[in-house]
Amino acid sequence: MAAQAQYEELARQLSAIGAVKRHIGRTLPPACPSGTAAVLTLLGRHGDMRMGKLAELLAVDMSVTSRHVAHAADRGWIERSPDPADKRSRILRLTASGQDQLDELSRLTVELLAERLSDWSDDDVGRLTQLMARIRESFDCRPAPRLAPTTIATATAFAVAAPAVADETTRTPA
Amino acid sequence: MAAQAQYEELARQLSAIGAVKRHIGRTLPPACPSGTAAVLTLLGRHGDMRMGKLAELLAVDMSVTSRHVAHAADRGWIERSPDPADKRSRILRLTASGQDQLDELSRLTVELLAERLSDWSDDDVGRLTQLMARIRESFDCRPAPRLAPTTIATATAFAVAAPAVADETTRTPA
DNA sequence: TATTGTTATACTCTATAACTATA
DNA sequence: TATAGTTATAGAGTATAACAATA
Repeated sequence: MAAQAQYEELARQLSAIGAVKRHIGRTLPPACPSGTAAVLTLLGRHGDMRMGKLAELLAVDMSVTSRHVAHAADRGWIERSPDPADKRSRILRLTASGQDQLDELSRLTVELLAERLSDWSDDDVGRLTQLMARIRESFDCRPAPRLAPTTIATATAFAVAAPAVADETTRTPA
Repeated sequence: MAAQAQYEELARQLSAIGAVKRHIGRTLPPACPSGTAAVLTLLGRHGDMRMGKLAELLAVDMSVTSRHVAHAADRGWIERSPDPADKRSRILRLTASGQDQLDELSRLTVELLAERLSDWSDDDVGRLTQLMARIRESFDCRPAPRLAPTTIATATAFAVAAPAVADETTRTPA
């Protein structure tokens, strides 16, 4: 359990870290803002998935995900095909053009980081990456599922008892 | 010099860390959004300062700073008094009410972090804080000064040669 | 009835450019 | 001419709510 001053300083750094993200965003192609880039990255890394799963990985509301995905689909980077198992759902897939775009994003980002962090050790880069992943887990940064009124009480009680469910991989559509 | 995959993963975590910031933001009072909170925090920590200095610490454009400060001033949390040494400038000062608000923000934030990071060691909290501060430095996350056209060439050449000036504390108004 | 996804709306944060008032 | 700060405007990101289609 850290001291109060330590938490205050952590909060300050969390509040300010967005400046680095904006820096990276400025090097991205104008047609591919950071939200879209995140969509392509996650699809490239985790493979085909449904909207809901992507929203969970992005840790934003599905309405936000829907907009980013529409932006990418408009540019031919993503294909949305109907899910045969659940007609409400759509399967997202990176197209060849989307893969090209992702490769380009990756190149630009790696180039920038390699330049800016040239005096960082591998270990420090890894440590920062790992600690950021860990704090996201500590906050359980996935959007709260939108529950129907009747199920809120039960789900809330469950969430208090076991906040880190982490059952995404085993969940079956409907 | 880290591997490409390491940089890609770091970029992904930087892109996603905003979710933690939003989490914290949700616990703040509605009248005090995160931008305003950052202003109060920096004034409380560094003492009275001018707009330009605050913009530098926030790492955002002065126009953005001006809006946040106006929001805080409207609520009586900040006082803007004219700088006797330079009539274009204004000195920002936290009011007693602003200090109260800052205390409340601090309490809420520390409470949230203490709860969510209860299983973190002091060392890990410190390490994450330190590494985030360091990556901000590596990106020199202060907004580029707005230069007049005639001085751009000189200033750019200078920036390439010595990007980390860090002379804020010794700078004299005009 | 509940869930998946989309759209409309609103709010926050940010940057650029135009402006003022001083230097 | 250059700088400190303000304001207007535009763009990106996000959340909530209402909705359509399906389970």
